[in-house]
Amino acid sequence: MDATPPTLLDLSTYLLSKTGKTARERLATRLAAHDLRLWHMAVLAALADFGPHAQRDLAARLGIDSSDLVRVIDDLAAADRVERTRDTTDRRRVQVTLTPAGRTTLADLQTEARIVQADLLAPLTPAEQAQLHALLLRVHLSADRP
Amino acid sequence: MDATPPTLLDLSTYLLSKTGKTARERLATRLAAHDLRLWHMAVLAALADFGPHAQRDLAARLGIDSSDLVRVIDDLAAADRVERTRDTTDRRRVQVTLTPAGRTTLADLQTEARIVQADLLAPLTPAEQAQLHALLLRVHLSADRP
DNA sequence: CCGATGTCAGATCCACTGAAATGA
DNA sequence: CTCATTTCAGTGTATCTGACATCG
Repeated sequence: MDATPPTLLDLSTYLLSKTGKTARERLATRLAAHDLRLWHMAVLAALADFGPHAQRDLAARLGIDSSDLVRVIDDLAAADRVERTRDTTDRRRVQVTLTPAGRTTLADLQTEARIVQADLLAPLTPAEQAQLHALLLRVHLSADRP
Repeated sequence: MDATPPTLLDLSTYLLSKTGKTARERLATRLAAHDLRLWHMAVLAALADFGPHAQRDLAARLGIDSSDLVRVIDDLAAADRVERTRDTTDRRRVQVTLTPAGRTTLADLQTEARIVQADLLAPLTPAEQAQLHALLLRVHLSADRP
């Protein structure tokens, strides 16, 4: 009595949406143990990969509303994971920089993410997992720039 | 300045979550043109695939909260896409049945879903799309029963 | 026990404020 | 140089969704 309707299982759209939601929820649960949410991790990752950003640029990169980003950064700054500094040449801007503690936190979160991933993708062989990743990556890159 | 952090792109968890969200949003937009949302489609599909359900069983099958299902069925019943009838043997139960109009609607929604899917998966060859579908299906089936 | 109503928390979106830069 | 306009961080809020709690 609990099987999913085949009509839906036939749709890749449905499977993507559903497994995506599962992945999201499981990761969010893990991050909650660190008192963080998905956006916190995304911000830390962006700063680690691309260096300090003005808040506006960070919001544009991550596709988050800048008013919401303010609150995410409030949290991270309160825990000394990022640092806010006024831009000296344009005093409207605030540079956001990753702290060493933030870098450590990010590494922990990545470990959590890999645990979730290993668990979720357990039914696939490593080769299949890599295949899935490659396919998803291509879909993502094309969907992000239509 | 708008590239996604590689730290995130390395995580299948992230790609699943992100592309899943994209798929969901695009389909939801399409369904909104019919004044319907994703749960409406899921309910129609379940009724088409498995026949009439009591509301409680339908909620269990779809993994939706029964209080939310009530309102979804309210909408569908108001548009004559499903019909509510009291169970004669257990008068607490309400049987929900698909109407011919509901079946037609479902077919329309499936068409919409395939359009979204063709668009989203356009960067992949048909063989790759089938591969992605098969992999996602296995992940979904295992994730649904942990 | 089952369907139905009400409510609450989280996320996203949108409008706005005040300070600071830009340019006519 | 002045004033209007634009840009930026930050605040407040409306809306929508999903989870829960309770009622009949």
